[in-house]
Amino acid sequence: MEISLLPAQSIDKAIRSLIGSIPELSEAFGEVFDPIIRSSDPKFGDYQANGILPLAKKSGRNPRALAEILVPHLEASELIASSIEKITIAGPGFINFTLKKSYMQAWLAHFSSEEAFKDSTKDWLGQQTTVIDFPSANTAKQAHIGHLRPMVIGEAIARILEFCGAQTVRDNHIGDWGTNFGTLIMMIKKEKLELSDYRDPEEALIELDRLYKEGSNLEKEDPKLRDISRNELLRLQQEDPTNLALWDAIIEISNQAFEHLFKQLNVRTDVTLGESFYKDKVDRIYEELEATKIAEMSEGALVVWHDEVKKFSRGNERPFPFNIRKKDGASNYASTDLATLLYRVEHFKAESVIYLTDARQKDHFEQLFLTSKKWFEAKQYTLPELKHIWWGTILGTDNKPIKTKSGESIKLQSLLNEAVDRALKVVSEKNPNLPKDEQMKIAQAIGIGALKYADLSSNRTQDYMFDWDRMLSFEGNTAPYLLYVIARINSIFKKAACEDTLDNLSKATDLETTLEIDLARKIIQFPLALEQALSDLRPHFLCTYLFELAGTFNGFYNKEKVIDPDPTIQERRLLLCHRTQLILKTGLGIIGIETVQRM
RNA sequence: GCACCCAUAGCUCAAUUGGAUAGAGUGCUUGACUACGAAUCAAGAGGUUGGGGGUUCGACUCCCUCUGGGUGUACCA
Repeated sequence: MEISLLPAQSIDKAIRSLIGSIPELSEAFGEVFDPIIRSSDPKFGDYQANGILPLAKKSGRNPRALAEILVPHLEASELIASSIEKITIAGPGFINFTLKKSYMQAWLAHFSSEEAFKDSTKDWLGQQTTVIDFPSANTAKQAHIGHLRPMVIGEAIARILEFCGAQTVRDNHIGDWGTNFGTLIMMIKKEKLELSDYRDPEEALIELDRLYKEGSNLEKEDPKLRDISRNELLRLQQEDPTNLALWDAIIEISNQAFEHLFKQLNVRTDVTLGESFYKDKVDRIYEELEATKIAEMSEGALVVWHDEVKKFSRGNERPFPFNIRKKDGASNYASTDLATLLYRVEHFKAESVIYLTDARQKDHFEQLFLTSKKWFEAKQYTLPELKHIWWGTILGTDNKPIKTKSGESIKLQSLLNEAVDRALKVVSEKNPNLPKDEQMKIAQAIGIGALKYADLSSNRTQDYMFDWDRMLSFEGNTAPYLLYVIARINSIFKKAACEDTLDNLSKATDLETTLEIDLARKIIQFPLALEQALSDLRPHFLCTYLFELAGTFNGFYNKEKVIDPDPTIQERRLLLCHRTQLILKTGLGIIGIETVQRM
């Protein structure tokens, strides 16, 4: 029996193939019929075909009559005979499919490891080279809560793409060439500081934070200082050795501090190519865009107009061009982004580039993509697929962007510390007998996992409310709820003393009880959830699914005893336990959340 | 002014991209531990999907309009 990762796809293929080969069906359904196979409410079956209804409308025929032509052929066909138990027509013209229990059993037996899933999913994106631009940390500043989403969402999306076969380059496009460096260098010289005096990059970064804040205030009071800062920036850009060394030290400090956060949040980047990397690559952009007449001068700046898009049109009351070179001749965000895209295409051979930022930068990326399209067409470069993945704001329980009580942004490190502290409190309460170091390890996994899961489990394009009590309450759609199921299943394995035989559960008999079948059904839907999460790069589809799987499992667990005197019953239930755990571990792994053996 | 995003149960969120009776969690009411981990499960109440119109066999989803929030509007990134 051939087992398909996506049985829905097999049904789809079978219908198309029958329509192509049987004249009666070709005539009734035509060439371009899409069956629209979806998973269905369990009370109807496992899958449903919705495609009859739109076709009936288009061709002016009775949908049920159309279904009645198709269904007998499907029933007689060998194509899905091994997988489908029952096909029924219902409602206005839906066709419902119910999987055979033996097929579910075979599916469960076949997909027995993460590798087994990957064998199928790795073909979904076929090795496509994808550059993921995240988390684009800013330099010389302590990370705050605003850096949480790019790290968490970025890591999850990178992993989803990788699981589905993409060749990714995770590129941390840091902002390391901005005007703030002038102020910082001015202040460092003014206070005669030695950056190497700070052993700990965290401590040094706090100092840089202070310097910048104080420096900006001083500049406001004393315009002469502002001129000094400007001059320092100019000298930096002219590669003055002293300033370049200071700049290097600052970058090193902030990169180290970020690395420390990445480690705690289990975030990985492959390359860190900031704006400074492109400083000698922007001239080519100006030249090419001017030569192709895509860019033109406006008010002293070099800009690209996109008059075909209303909001960017120069006819507006407030014109909004894409400014790629400032009137003082300096590069900006737009120029480096254009140079970066070209580098990604020429150097990394990117077939797809994904940018992750918050929603406020939507206009920028729309302009960047419009400009790139015109430019690449004119130069006959191959334009990769470009996507801007954006998200909403983190709100406090007062429904406003989250802040500390004094109105400052919350430091990311203190957020992580609080997550672990809160988790540790619960862990030590529930497991007073565990060694302290293990309690700490578990608390880290739970605390960080809860924080990440809270961010990933709601639709990224929405704002979400940050609520400690909710994310760590260990109830509802939270990481601890999912982690608990994994730990609980481990306890069953231990009690059944079956760790050695888990790889070979061949005595398992066909599923019998409703709760067993419900659970198996849910397990088989895993690839659908993954497919959905991939199609829109929205991790919450996967989270919702994992939560439902955990709930279905808990329902089964509370009613059906796994450990049973009859070895065939015990094996088939152990099989369900094992696959549930496998998918929870795999699924959480795909969104970047660490799991624990016990908790 | 122009553009984009959002509004779903008291609260926090879903809804398979237009499908069957809009679902979860939380909170509230009630029940299940001599039990493979109760950090769990089962049951009940709770809705004019912001208002109004339209398209469709079918609309939370698409179109128009109004109300109320948020964001962006060239030389910050």
